[in-house]
Amino acid sequence: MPELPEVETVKRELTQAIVGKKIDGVIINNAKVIRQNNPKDFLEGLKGLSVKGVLRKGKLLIIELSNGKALAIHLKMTGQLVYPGDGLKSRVSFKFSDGKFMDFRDQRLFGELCLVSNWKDLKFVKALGPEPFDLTQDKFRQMLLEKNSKIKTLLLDQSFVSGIGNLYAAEALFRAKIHPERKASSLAEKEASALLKEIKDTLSEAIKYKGSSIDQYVQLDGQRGEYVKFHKVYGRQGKPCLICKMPIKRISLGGRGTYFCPRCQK
DNA sequence: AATGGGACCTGCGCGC
DNA sequence: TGCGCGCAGGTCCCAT
Repeated sequence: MPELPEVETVKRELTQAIVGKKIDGVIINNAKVIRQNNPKDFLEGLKGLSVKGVLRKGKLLIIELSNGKALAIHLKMTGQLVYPGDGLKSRVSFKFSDGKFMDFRDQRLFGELCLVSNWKDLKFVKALGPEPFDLTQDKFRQMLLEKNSKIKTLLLDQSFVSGIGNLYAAEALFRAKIHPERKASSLAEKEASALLKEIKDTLSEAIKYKGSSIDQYVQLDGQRGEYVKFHKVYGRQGKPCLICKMPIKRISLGGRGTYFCPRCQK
């Protein structure tokens, strides 16, 4: 579910909400989401610590703790963080010393919580490619030239660029007028530039509107993200292209639903 | 190296 | 009304 804009939204709100607070206790309702050898170590390891800061790396949230360790949270498809929560219908709840709860909810149980000594050592973090906002047009163009995979599949590869997911890949490609099945290395310089620009613009706009709530994702306070209103292709199969009226097509690429306009995207 | 499939899970909407 | 199927914003792992 959540891609860069959604995770960034939660990160910003979380920073306001919990930095400086002390964790008094952890309620584990479903230990499956805790990727620790022993869930008890997770519980004991967090008790009494306070929150120093909140970071985002790609789609991963990192909550820095007062003893130098960190709580890494990946929301995967249906994870949610809600604050203040109620300690109910959550997989895991964190109780702060002021009595408020932060709830981790996750319908599908793909989400992962992990207490680590050094988040930079996580294999997942080490494998992440650059953040889209850190890329220059020249660098992006060079990266594309080295790849023969389909551009849409490549954008979803977190070791290539981090933070883009299925929804924003579709939106950015539409805006750049590039067909999702094009080989990355075949993009002309102008197309590569347009694509990077549209990636950055789409992500920025989505952050501005606090993300896209298709189904599960919500902001920290439980409200939905409003960017759905601005989607041009994602989930719109059969509906007219907003530019040329041609029905939006849905194909499967790498097992993911892929939406595009067969006329506008070359 | 790229691509395709399945796995991990739950729950929704659709057609019959 | 009920059932089976396909689908879902992510990632990992295996086979070809």
